[in-house]
Amino acid sequence: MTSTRDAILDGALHVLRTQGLARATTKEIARAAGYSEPMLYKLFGDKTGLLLCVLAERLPRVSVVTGGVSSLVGTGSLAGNLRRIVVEATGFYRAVLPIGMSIFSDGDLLARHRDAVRMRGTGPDIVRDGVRTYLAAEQEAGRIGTAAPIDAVAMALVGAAMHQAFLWCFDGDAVDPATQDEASVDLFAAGVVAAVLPGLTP
Amino acid sequence: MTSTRDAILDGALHVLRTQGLARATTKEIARAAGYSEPMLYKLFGDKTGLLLCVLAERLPRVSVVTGGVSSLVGTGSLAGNLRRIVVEATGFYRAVLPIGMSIFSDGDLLARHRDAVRMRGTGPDIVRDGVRTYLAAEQEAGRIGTAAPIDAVAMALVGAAMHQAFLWCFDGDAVDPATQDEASVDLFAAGVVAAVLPGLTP
DNA sequence: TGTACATCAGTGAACGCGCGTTCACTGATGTAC
DNA sequence: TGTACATCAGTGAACGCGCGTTCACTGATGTAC
Repeated sequence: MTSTRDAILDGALHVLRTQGLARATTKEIARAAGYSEPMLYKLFGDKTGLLLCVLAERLPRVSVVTGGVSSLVGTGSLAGNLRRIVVEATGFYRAVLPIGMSIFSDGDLLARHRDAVRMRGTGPDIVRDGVRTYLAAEQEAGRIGTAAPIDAVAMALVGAAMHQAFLWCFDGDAVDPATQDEASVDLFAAGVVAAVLPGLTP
Repeated sequence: MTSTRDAILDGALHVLRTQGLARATTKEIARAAGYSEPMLYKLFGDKTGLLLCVLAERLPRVSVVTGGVSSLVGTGSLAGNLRRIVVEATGFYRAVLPIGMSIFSDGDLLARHRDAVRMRGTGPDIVRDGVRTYLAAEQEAGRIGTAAPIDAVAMALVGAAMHQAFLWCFDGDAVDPATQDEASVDLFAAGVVAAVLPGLTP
């Protein structure tokens, strides 16, 4: 028993995923949601309001940030944990970039989204911040050298993940993010971690 | 004596930069170029054709790739060269991302751009490939260990540069890429290079 | 040399379409007395 | 209990606007004889 509001948000997300922002018309969204266009305006005011709600409530969250991070500290191997983090970040960006990037085509939408995101106290840098927090905790625990360039390592790991996801998005091929060749992601993550690991040893 | 064609491409680029793809209408582009709308159609067929030409002929190129790379091999310090490469890549992405990302809002435009780019034998991975080529040459020259994870290091450097540029783009503030605080870019590059350098020592 | 025509850069004004948005409405369900 | 009214989820059909595109044209310059 999903609410009308949920059905519309889901429909909008589906259209954004399958057709892109440029083809995400109110008509198309209403059709995908199974409701009439006026319903969108009753619930969200205008089209921008609806899109902002989709961005705020339907974009995936990355678990590196939503909490799973602190439970990793001190357990398993450092390299293994970092690999897992990179794999998750890569999947996250693969899912988020197609929609996230398209809002850069509309200056107003981007500005309002940025304001909304800031009001919530989040933003695109929370991924890097989450990784950095993890690295700092491992440093505290003695598994990372005290002089290690933690900030830059977090940036390198997250940046590599995002860049790889970007390259896959560009290649398109309607690749289902969930089905994305898992072994190749693991291999990629292992390589990136190996690149920064020597700089972390205590 | 710029040609009409050049004036239109320049006008389109200007509108894309200042208004974004969503507001880049034929009317606006013609106005910015100083010609009438029918002129766009005489020279480029349709709007998509014009946009593809802008993407192909007006997007900045990154010197890491266009050649400057081989001249660095064996000269200066490895760390210094890598810092310069990261600085350049960051500036490149800062200039290219706002337009590059917005084409993800239009599936057709993205697909046609991807095809065009492939036909030319290039693509977004040439940045990473350029850096990798440089690293391989330095490895050949003995300044990088034979077991160093060169591919992953290239990915980390380029990824970090792109991610930093992305964060700046998201923050908007109408920051002029050229004026972007130069010292902060240098600091950023130095950090990222320091993160991967230990893994490169012979 | 003049004249008749061809070519070509460039445009004003209109076209139809599809977009975001709104109006005026329906029918079902609750509520007061 | 019945009746009169209020509320509310939801919609069909229309609105005006601005978009991409095209038509029919102008005026300047080249070219043939």
